Amino acid sequence: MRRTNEVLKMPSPKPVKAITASIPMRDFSRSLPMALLRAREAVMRHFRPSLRAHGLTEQQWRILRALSSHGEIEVTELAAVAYLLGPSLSRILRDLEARRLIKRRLVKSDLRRNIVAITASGVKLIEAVAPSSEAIYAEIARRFGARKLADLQAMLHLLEGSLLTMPIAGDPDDDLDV
Amino acid sequence: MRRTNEVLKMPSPKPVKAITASIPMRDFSRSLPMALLRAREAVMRHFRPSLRAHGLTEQQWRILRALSSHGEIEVTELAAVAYLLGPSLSRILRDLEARRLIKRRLVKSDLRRNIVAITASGVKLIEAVAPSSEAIYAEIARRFGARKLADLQAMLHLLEGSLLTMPIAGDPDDDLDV
DNA sequence: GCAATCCGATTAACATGTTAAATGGATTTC
DNA sequence: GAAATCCATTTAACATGTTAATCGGATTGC
Repeated sequence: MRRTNEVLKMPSPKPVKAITASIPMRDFSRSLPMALLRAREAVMRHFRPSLRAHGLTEQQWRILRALSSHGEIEVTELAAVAYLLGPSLSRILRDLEARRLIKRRLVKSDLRRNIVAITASGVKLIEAVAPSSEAIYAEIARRFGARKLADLQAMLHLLEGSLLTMPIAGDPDDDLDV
Repeated sequence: MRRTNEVLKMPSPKPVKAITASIPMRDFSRSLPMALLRAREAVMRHFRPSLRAHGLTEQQWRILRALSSHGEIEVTELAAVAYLLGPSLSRILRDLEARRLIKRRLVKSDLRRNIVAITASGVKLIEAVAPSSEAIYAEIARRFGARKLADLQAMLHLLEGSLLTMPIAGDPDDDLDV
């Protein structure tokens, strides 16, 4: 029933190949990425309808939120804060600018750089969405438990930190035999 | 510093509007969806290179894994197991079938239904990817701690369960005043 | 100073997420 | 038993994820 732990307790990674040949892989429906995906979706499906009602996607919302709390910010930094890849951000910024929710300007000292800011309309939109968004968040916290929620977030950050220094197998900047 | 908890401790959702007008929204970089997204990405970036080296995306891998552990399975059930939406699944199955990694057949008693199964080539591909995948998973468990990993997964499942019965604001099947 | 290189941002190309609509086959209903 | 409805799957349309390539503008090296 808890075959997962048997594998996880393995201290040495050497015999993995032999093991996977005899024992089926741990049921992927219990894999960590799947658990994270399912949990995130369980949360997000409560937020999406409200955002959608205001004509926003989740990513567009993230960008507006980031801009409203950071003021003017460069595109690269915005990508880090809103946790979006460059290409996605480029497309979304083009769209948000056309909708006059953000504005951009060049950096005179380095013409490659862009500085983005939210407009008054953008702020108004945020203020329109925020109440229902906060209410949903509060209800989620109430159901799951505020303490457990804090614990969960702490563990998630810890996990992120643990993997930050883990080398990525097969990457060119690693010197291994893959 | 921990303004988040101040908001979360709110028992009644009524004064939210007034609050959000005076206090800025909790920093979204600490929001639960963001924490889940970041944690998941921290994990997945270790798996993607290996999958990619074998010509698979994460979703294609999920489907093959599901098929290898479930044998023959209907498309709808496969969508639930692999946690994919119908349209995504349709496209991916078309692709995997063209690559002869899966095969499909109609259900004679109900021609709307499809039954999908993995092919020998599909199984071979899984066996080729599994070792490095398991090794990565083991290393992640080692770094984060097997116990904490189990605890985290338990909390994630609990969160999912907590939100399962929470009504979705603004949905037609709810009888509320939105 | 200019060729090579680096770097920020965008574009390209393809895969998936997301919602709505369509298609075609079963079920129900009267 | 034909019309209406339901249902499984696919298609459509648009937004984002992901990697590679491009494009201009800065830096470096010589």
